[in-house]
Amino acid sequence: MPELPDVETYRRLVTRHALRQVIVRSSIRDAGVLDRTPVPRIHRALRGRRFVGTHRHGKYLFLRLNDDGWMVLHFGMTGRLRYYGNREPEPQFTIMVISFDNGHQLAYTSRRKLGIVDMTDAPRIYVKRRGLGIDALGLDEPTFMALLTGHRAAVKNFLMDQHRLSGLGNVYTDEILFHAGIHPKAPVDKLNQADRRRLFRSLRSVLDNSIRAQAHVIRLPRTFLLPHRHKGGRCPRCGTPLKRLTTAGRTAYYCPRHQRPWGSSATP
DNA sequence: CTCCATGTTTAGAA
DNA sequence: CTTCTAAACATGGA
Repeated sequence: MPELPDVETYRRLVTRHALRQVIVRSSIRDAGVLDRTPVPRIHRALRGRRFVGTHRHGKYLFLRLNDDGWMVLHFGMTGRLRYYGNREPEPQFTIMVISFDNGHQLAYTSRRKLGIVDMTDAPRIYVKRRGLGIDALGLDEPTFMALLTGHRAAVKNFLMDQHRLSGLGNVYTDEILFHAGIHPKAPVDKLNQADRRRLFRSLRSVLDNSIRAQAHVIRLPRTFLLPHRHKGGRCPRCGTPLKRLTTAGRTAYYCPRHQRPWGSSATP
């Protein structure tokens, strides 16, 4: 489930293992993930070069090549990144494989193929062209407060809008609202100052904790909603059966006891 | 067979 | 302009 914490985990994986090795070969099994860069140009950009740096903006990962070009990866709903040795089998649903001169490979896999592989001259240019908002990690409180002002949308929808705040998706917005004790449909302009501060602190702690857990469900703190976020799941704090609702075409899970509708004295 | 799923884009309505 | 919905993308799992 590639949202910001997952993509940040992939970024760290590449930074730790896949930098500075010469790329001897690249292979694209399904060109459907390509956005605007043709297959031959990707191969040409990669072969004989090395990755020398990484950058992440929202759910987009950028890998810098030693000639200043950048490869762009977006993971869609089912995209993943795996780094493995040449004795290990290629992962299932592999879309692209990059082979290094140390015998290891980096595989981009995707079951549903909704992701993107592309090239860009610079992350800034790419982010601007896509109209992405501020990255949700490392965002400061005044900036967040300023973002909230003047909006009436349901808070969950607002948080998921990549053009405003970049990096949060369906799962992590549920997690953040759960910790903040705010109902997913609460309109942004109906949140009081205390709500907003709790929202900001939850956003920060959820992202920090999730990245620390490498976005791995079983490593998340016990107080997290995520492991219980399914039909029949119960609130990890009070055992109340979780409720579901649909907003912006997505399913939200929430605890009806900790996330009361706005206006009716919420008790987080 | 039907319904659902972590994301994004687009068209259209209110 | 803002907000929200539905549909489309492609595919597997329940």
